[in-house]
Amino acid sequence: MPRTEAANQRLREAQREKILDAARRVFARKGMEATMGEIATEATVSHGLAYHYFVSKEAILHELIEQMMQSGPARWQHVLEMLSGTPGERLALLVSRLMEARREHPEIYQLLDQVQRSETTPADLLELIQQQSKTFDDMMRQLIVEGQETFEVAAGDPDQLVRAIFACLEGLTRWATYDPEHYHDHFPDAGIFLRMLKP
Amino acid sequence: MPRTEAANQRLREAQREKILDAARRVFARKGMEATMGEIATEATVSHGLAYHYFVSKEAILHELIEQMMQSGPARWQHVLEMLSGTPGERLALLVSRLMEARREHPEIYQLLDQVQRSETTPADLLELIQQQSKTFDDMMRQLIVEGQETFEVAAGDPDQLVRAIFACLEGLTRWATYDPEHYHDHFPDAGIFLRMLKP
Amino acid sequence: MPRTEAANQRLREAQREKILDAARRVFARKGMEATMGEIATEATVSHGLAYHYFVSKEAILHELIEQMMQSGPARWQHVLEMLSGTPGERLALLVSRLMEARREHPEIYQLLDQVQRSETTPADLLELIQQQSKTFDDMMRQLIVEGQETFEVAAGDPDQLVRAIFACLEGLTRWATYDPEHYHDHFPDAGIFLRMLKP
Amino acid sequence: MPRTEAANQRLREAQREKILDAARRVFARKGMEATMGEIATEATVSHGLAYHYFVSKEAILHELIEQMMQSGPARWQHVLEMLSGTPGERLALLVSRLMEARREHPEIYQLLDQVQRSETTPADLLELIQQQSKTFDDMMRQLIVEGQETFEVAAGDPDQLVRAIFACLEGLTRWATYDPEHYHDHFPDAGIFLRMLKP
DNA sequence: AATGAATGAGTGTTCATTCAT
DNA sequence: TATGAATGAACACTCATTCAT
Repeated sequence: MPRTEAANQRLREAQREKILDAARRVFARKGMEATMGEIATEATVSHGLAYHYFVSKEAILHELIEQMMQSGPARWQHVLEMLSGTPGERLALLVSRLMEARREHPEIYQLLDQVQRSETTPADLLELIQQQSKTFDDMMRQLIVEGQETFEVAAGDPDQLVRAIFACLEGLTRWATYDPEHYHDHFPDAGIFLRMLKP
Repeated sequence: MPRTEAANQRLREAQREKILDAARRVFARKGMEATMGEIATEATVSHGLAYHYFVSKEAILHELIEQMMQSGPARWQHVLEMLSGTPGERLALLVSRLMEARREHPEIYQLLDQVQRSETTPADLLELIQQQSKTFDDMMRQLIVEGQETFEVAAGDPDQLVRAIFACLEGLTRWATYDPEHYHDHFPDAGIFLRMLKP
Repeated sequence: MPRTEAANQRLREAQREKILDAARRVFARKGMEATMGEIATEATVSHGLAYHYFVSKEAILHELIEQMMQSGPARWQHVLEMLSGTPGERLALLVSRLMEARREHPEIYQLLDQVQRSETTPADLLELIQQQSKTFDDMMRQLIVEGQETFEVAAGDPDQLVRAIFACLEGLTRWATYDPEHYHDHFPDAGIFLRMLKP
Repeated sequence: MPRTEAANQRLREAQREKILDAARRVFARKGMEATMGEIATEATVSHGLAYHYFVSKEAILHELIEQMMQSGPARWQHVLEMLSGTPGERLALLVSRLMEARREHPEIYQLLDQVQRSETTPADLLELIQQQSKTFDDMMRQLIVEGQETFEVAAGDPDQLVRAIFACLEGLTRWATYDPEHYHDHFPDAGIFLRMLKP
């Protein structure tokens, strides 16, 4: 019965995805306080089935983070490489894109936030995330340094500027968590944040 | 004869404070996931004693929040009223002070963050916090509007500016949570944030 | 595929009943002092399972009381209506039946006793029981009054007679509690109690 | 300081008695559910002091029971011996006195009830109580047998009659527990109970 | 693949009891 | 003698996880 086998395969993947989607939402909302019961309910499956697909709650989280890490940075690296123009222009574009991503997919960043915050997050996950953060930090610092050389970016410690930009971005994510209704539609303009970099 | 009343009084207050201090740290770190056991251990008392001083875990949190609310806004209102100078100057000073507070007392803001985030936070606490948030929002919006009239502040939707400023501030708090070592000493200058408001 | 729905249904009902039976015995013996652990042990299930079937200890008690209330008064009302004969005859029969019930199912009355006695009994349960008590009281008073009119029952305050009869019945229940071995087999004849009503 | 010593002695006894009185009331009401805190509060002393006078909660209960056992049966034996008249007359008087005692001092009987009911009552106390019960049983049975010989008492198994009488008495006590307001003033006449014994 | 019955470790809370003063 | 601070065992309840079907 090869056909059945194929159908089975498809089913498996669909269910897996359904559970992961539910978990993404629930973890984003509640962090590690999320229960398997809630995840299963949100995915409209039995909690037993969730254990059929994942060995533990932590395994689900692990999977989610890894997915993000894969879809995330590779793509961003790509974005960055494609950008043309002066350093200042590229920096402005990068910041805009980062903000856009936070506006359109707040759950991703909320989830990362929850994971970084939780004391029970396994060390390997944390490391994974921090390594990626570092990549972004470096990308942006590089652009800032270049921008300072072209006098498109304000002088000063580039680290401080990086930190300021990311603080703003993460502040947005926090806002998404406790005012989800207005988040998307009252999002601040990138221009405001970019003024921080203006000379 | 029992311990003298005065000695008892002192002891009580010391223990109470010890427990509250421990709770402040633990809640700031773990939010509602914090257990009474952890709080008691951090305070080096038995968990039974914690219940001698507070009727419940929630009561401890309540007390902490109320302390913060008292030390916070009243004082801030005061600061604001004392500020002299043009609206732009006063705004700059306010932002500096807000950042300073976040640098010097990150636990306070981390705790507030945790509380706002948790789904198990009792509604009355949430309301208390939100009401105070609103006060700050209003204070700042007012200054921004005035600043725009004197052309000291960039034109544009004041709400967006307020939101941007607070996003930055809260981003700082998030940073405190997962990089506490560098937080205090690599804090960004207020000047950077203030550029967001520059015309 | 999971266990068939029908099998599951049967299992659920069996377990539920097992837990309720255990609870009935344990509550009858110890009242609200009964622990979930004891109930679970007596039912030979884990305490976790007891919570799978009932949301709380109180819920178990609630269910038990409601079962009793259903099996009880409706049936008694029925008995009463079916009785034929003079008021005195019907009264005699009623008392006999009430005594019989106490002899054959002492746990029921012990449980009710415990529940009424405990200060931690929830108010709604208490009310349920008291309302039913009142029904019985009224039934019996009515018969007594009628019996007095036919001179089959001793003159005097009907309330006192009712109270005397119920005191006897409840005294029997108390006896069941601390001398369970001899309770059933050395039960007093209804005739003795009925002499209290004789003119 | 002999005077001080004497004063101390008096104080000690007063305190002891105060605690015992409080405990009597609280135990009567709540049985073993009563807490040391409640007892101490009712006695208006610290719970620490209660432990100064009694080694444990159980010790208080022990003391209470022993007091009752001393004051009780000896006195009753006396009453019985003083009674004159025919066996029937003496029996009637005894029952009246027993009822009177229950009317005037319900707490005593409630306490005994609670103690007999609790599974945590130490065996020696239970034995003490049961032994005394037996004494009463025997007293009454003896009178009943004599009364049957003089045809003042209904024929039939004397044991059943004894049990019936005591059931009534204990039913009264139960009533005291959950309807304390009306207990004293709506107490049934001894005559009603005595009819059970009438030939 | 799927369900949900079953278990047990962990958490908030109460309360008997001890102990320093 | 008297107080009340302090401890820890016990209990109600939750939830991650396992397992029979």
